[in-house]
Amino acid sequence: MASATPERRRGRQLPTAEELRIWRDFVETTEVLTSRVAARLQLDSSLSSGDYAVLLALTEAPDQRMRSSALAAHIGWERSRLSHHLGRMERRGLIRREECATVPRGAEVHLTPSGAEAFAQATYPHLRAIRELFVDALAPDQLRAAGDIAAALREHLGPRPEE
Amino acid sequence: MASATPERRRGRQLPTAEELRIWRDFVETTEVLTSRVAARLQLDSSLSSGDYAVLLALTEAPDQRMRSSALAAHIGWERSRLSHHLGRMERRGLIRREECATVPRGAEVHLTPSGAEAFAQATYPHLRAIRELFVDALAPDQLRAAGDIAAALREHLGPRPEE
DNA sequence: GAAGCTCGGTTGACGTGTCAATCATGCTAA
DNA sequence: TTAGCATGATTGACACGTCAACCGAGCTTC
Repeated sequence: MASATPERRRGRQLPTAEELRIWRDFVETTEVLTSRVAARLQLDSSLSSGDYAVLLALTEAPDQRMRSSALAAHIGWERSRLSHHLGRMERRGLIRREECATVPRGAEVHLTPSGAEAFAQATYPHLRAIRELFVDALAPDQLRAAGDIAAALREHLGPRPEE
Repeated sequence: MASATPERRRGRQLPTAEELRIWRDFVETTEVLTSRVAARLQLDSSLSSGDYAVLLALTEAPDQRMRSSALAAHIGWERSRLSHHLGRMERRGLIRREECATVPRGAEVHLTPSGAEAFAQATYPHLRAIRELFVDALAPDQLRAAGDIAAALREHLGPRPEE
């Protein structure tokens, strides 16, 4: 491994101009992409990406309810972020928080009928948007490459930064 | 064309499970990536990604100043977003807003010495973070693929959604 | 010259995210 | 028993973004 990628990768501290260009392109573009998908979701269903993530998790949960901390872990959010978001969703009647019977200080998040309904309405157009804006943009090998890149990045980034 | 990509792509409305998995992976991972880079920047220099974008543009601008609208266009922000952000940056002494001599109602954004200093301090560690967290994670062909994917997505997304 | 237009920019309201502090509760140990 | 301590979650302060409304020049245009 000392010579596989010669001077390109050895002793260099900073990205080359080309690498930097790719970085900026990549980041900006994915930002546009996600915001475009979010805008479609909002338009089609009045849900944000956050709402959708929460509703998806609850919909798939047994009994359509979940401990708050489990939910946070499941969708990869900080607890405080989830708490704020649940507050907003509760105000809109999408979910309900109840004391957990089993765990002393645990809160249980329930999907309300209107939340389930909203999610059901949102699903199809959302998936279509993902197909139209993401999948359809890429050739099959590019799509595969996107998966590989995500995997490589995640591998490289490792778990949360020392926590 | 009826058979090049047979049932995979014809008459299908929704992404397959595999496509959906790639989408989620891709989005989540890029989110983690950018937030990790932003965290490093914050730690190294007390600047946010937004701050950095503004300071970069001003640093490279002739005379280190720029019309507000030109700046917004240059970094691809909405005017209102920029206005809010400039307010925060001005409070911290990173930039200064002055009336524009030439254009009637135009505001001109100036880089302050302390803003220039902050940017200079931030640049090197920031570039290093990009290299460590992004470039180093990918094999050369993956990096190239990332560039291609960004280009394909941008091409497909087109300019802003009918505006 | 007054009504209305556009242009450049700001403002307010509100949703969203992070961080640090707080809080209630149950456990453990002096 | 009570002084800590861990756990599960909420809260407040503040940065950040978007959207829609607004505002103050300068232009028309009648």
